[in-house]
Amino acid sequence: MGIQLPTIKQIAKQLNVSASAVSRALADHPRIGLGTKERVKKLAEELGYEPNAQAIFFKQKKTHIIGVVLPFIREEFFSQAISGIETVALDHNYTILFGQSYDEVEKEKNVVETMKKQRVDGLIISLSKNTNNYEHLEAFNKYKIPVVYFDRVPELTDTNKVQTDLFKGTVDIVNWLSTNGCRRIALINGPEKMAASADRLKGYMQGILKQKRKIDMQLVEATDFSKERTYAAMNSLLALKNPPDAVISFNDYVHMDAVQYAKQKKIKINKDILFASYANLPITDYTSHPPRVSLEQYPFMQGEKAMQMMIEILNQNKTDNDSKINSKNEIIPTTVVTR
Amino acid sequence: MGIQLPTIKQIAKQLNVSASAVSRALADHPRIGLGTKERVKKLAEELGYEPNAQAIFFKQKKTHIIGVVLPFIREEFFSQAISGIETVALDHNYTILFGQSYDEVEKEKNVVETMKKQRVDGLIISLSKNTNNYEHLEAFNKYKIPVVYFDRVPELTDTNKVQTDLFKGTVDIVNWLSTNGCRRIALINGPEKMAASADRLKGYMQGILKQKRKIDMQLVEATDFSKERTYAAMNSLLALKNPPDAVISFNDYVHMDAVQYAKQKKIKINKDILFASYANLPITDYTSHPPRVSLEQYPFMQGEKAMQMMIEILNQNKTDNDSKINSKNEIIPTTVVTR
DNA sequence: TCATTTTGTGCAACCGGTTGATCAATTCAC
DNA sequence: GTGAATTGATCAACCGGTTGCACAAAATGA
Repeated sequence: MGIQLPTIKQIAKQLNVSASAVSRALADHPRIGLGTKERVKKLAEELGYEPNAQAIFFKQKKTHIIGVVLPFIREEFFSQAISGIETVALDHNYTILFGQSYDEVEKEKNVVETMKKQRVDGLIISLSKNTNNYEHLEAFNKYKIPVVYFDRVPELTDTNKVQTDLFKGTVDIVNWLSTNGCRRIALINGPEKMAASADRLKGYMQGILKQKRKIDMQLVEATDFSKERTYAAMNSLLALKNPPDAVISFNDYVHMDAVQYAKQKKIKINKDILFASYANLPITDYTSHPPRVSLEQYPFMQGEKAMQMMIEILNQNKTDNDSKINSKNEIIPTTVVTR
Repeated sequence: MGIQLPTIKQIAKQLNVSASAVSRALADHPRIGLGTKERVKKLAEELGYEPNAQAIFFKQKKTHIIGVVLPFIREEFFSQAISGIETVALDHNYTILFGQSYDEVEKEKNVVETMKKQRVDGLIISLSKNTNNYEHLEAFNKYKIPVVYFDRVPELTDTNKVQTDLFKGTVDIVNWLSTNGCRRIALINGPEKMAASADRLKGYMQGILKQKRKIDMQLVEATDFSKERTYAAMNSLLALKNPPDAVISFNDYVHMDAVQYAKQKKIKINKDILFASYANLPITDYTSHPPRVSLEQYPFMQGEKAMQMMIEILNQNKTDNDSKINSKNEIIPTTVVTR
């Protein structure tokens, strides 16, 4: 009761050998006698000895811990992503230190700071919607702690990123909607500052132009992801003299609110107006009005790729000694899914 | 580029003082001269010095890391819970090491093992649906690493638990359904092994008896949470000579599948059959058929309470030296929510 | 003026493992 | 039988802080 976890020294004392002999015996060092090895291993087994990861990593100046920072774990997109990260991490003996930014820059800074204090070996982060200053993250570069961004990536070129091809994906959505008869396609975009919003907008405009149609900025609204702002956006769109016959929402959560508002206004969902969205989350299967078109963004895969990229960088840093700045960029193709 | 994070020794060398002087200066030790303190603090600021948490905790034999193991982070119940845990943890300078069991005992064992190797200060866990042997967790007792269970708790008495009053909650649901005219109330329960299932069943039976009605075990089905098993359960219920006029599902996810199946069978949801469920997850607001009655289980609060309990235990262990086994049990009242 | 206290700082051990250097004992080669 | 190689194990330093103890210098008291 209340014993401390067994240490190498305890084993050493009990067997009257040195701590280093025990350490080497457990590592099957060739210069340790067979008898000693056996006795050490037997006792280690009996005591349930497990190496103190903290001590090893402390000495090696490695923690084998990767910090993961997300805006909201409750969004299925991010819970899928962290599952992908976790899966790959476990395969490589890394563990996940978890933190949320709740889409607030201040909280993001705090949690990132805490992780730096904990000396994580690397950081995987999806930015808060308001993050447009990256100082708190560039501090990591200085100390050669790799940072991998995924999905919500910064507008920097010399960083590691995993993202989906939102530009092409949005063009595809617009194409599909056009092919299916839509002539007034609206977009409820995210906050302007976000790169993800810019990509969507570019794709949207490109898609419209491809259809040899004019861009009408009245059809482009923005939301801060709050239900109120999304409602307001829908309200503006429905109030137009020439209202849209299709609405593309920033993601499935915005979509749900948009639909909820439209429903209140007696709009027939996916009849009067076709609804499109991003992410294609499994939960939408259970919702009253899943989007007619959704852009699958493979969040689990994004998580996997981000962690794989992290492992590569860490291994590379171990061998190479050159402090060349990493800038890997993995772009995952998207898929248009219809219902 | 590629500098290591500043250490106390670097500061000491640059100022020609000893490391201990620097350490004490930063801690405002009274025996350090004012001039020295100033110079040390100034340089520390300039270099952006941050104490190496790993080193401190290593020396103190504390990591200030709490392991959190959940079945599925993608379930909103658990993502809310971990947010509650995180909130309290941050307030007390603890960080969260994250792991999922995916409802598999083997994965649970692995992740728990990894956390032991990482020397977490404590473990907060919601058990996998199949965990009925607690050896891998009792190992923590031996080393006085506190374990707090929440929601899915084990059938042990001498452990720390945070749970909701499922027994009373279920009685309340049955009462509400009876008051609203239901005479044939069915229950789609979870796996038998789970304590949470047993509590629901007891509450269900108590509720029925209270109504001076007989218990019909044909109305009690079980699911392993897979869509297939839930479909099968609904199928059995609907095939009864005397089918139910109310169905209580184990949780909102089971509910969604149950409703989906009933819909296929042309049942009018919440008309022909009233549907009740547990958890009252926000996402149900967007689903086609939210449960008519839901038992709010306050997952965020459960997370908070679990972490608070953890902090208390850790503080208590610090002062008290007696190795008395903790067994705190916090039962959170539930609320019946109707739509 | 000398003994005593106070003040400011350094030394060294420690946490739990790892690892290069070292060393004694044994085996081997010739 | 002597020198060299091999074997088996120990020693000591290290990672980055913290902390009890020692110690010198300065301040205080009688």
